[in-house]
Amino acid sequence: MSNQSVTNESIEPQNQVTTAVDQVFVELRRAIVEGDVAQGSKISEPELAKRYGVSRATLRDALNRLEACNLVERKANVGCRVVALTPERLIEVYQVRAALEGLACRLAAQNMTDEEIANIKALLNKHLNEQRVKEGESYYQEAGDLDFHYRIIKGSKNEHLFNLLYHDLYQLIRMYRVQMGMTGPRVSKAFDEHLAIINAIENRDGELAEMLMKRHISYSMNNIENKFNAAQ
Amino acid sequence: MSNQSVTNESIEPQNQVTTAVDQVFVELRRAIVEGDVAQGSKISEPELAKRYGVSRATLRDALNRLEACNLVERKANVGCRVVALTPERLIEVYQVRAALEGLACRLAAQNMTDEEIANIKALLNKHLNEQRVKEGESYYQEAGDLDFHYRIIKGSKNEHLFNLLYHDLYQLIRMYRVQMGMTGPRVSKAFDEHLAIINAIENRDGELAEMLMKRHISYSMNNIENKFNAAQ
DNA sequence: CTTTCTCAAATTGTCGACAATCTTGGCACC
DNA sequence: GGTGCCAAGATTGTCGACAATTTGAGAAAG
Repeated sequence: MSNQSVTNESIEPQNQVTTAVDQVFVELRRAIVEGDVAQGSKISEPELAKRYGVSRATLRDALNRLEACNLVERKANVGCRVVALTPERLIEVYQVRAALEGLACRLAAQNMTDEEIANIKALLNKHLNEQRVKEGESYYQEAGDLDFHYRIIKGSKNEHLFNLLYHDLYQLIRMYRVQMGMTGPRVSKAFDEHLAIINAIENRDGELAEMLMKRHISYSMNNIENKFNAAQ
Repeated sequence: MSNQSVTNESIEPQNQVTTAVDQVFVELRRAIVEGDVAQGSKISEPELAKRYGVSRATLRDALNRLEACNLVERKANVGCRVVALTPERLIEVYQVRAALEGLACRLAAQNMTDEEIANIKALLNKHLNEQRVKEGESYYQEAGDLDFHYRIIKGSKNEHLFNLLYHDLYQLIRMYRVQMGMTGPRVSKAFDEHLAIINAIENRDGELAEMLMKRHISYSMNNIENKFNAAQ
């Protein structure tokens, strides 16, 4: 499994979904991220409990976890709403993301093994070829991008950083990308940026890798922000 | 309340504790952070539920929140343990903290009002005088330090960053500081560092402020790390 | 004596019902 | 006609009991 691409599902392989709360949590999270339930809409506990065929206490538990992921907001004795995707919040989230993934890059430059680095380079080449063949097919770009960032973060060897990025930030970022229709643009440019980053890591130049990653994420944010403004 | 010191309790004034889950959560969090329940120890749901005079479902809800704060770890069908404070985890947490508070400083330099900055400077002078009078009385240093960092983070005007630091990181950091006996050393040095940071912010020099804050936090980590090694 | 299997006790996960709180529509009063 | 209060409905918070899973002690086999 070392040099093979991972899909969104296989990105969390260690947490095998066993309990009912887990299943509802994963299912609801997907529904929110992909827009099956509208952003800003109120969540009715009895209704959703019935839809997922589960007790209300179980559903409430799942909602608590979604709140920890910043995907829903909750007020005592009032209820639960899906978060609203505002441009202001987009900027806030991406500022945090840039700082954390910049750190991840710097740590990766000093902690990744040569083998791990080689695997990422092979992965990039593989994705580049696939992308040339399936021009316009955006899924691979989306999955490939996630995969690249995933490996850098893992390569930092900082468990706490990993959890923070994946549990508290990444689903929210995916939500912005999916619902803004971030499918397949900026592909070749992003590939070049990825390449420059992994090269810096290969040269063990943590400072440069951090800077390149921050810039890469900044570009990505501008891209989404433009879509926002275009759609008003 | 603008130029007045805040205690640990008043740091979260907006979330007035109303529901039973909130009360148990706050109480249990305090007990864990201050070491009333030993790190690494297993948590028995029925026992704690009885002790706090609350249902098991309610207590489980509180445990979920503690898990989101990284204060307990949970495995399905197995149970819940208080986190173990290892030196490795200390380093991980402080690397993340430095990146996030560095960002907070940079943002604060561009977003804080002149009045907010003046209030922090007044606060530092006030704490310095108090510290001179009550030499050795460590609580004020602890509270003053928390207060300073709190205001910088608030001053970043980034809500997401604030939540991340305060909900997912700060209680864990307090846990390290309290249980390692971080009481009152490094006081005058920390004051000088705080002063340098707020001066950089006053000059709207975000880059310098970020660097100083990262260094300040790095020193703070080394201090705790030394205690660790001394205690083995 | 060590290892493995079994089974019972304890612990966790899930559920349906009850109590407390908030919302909303309508009525009285100004 | 507008404003404020009240009651009924709906929604959330909390509880105790039942089901599923894990664990650990003890017996039996090697």
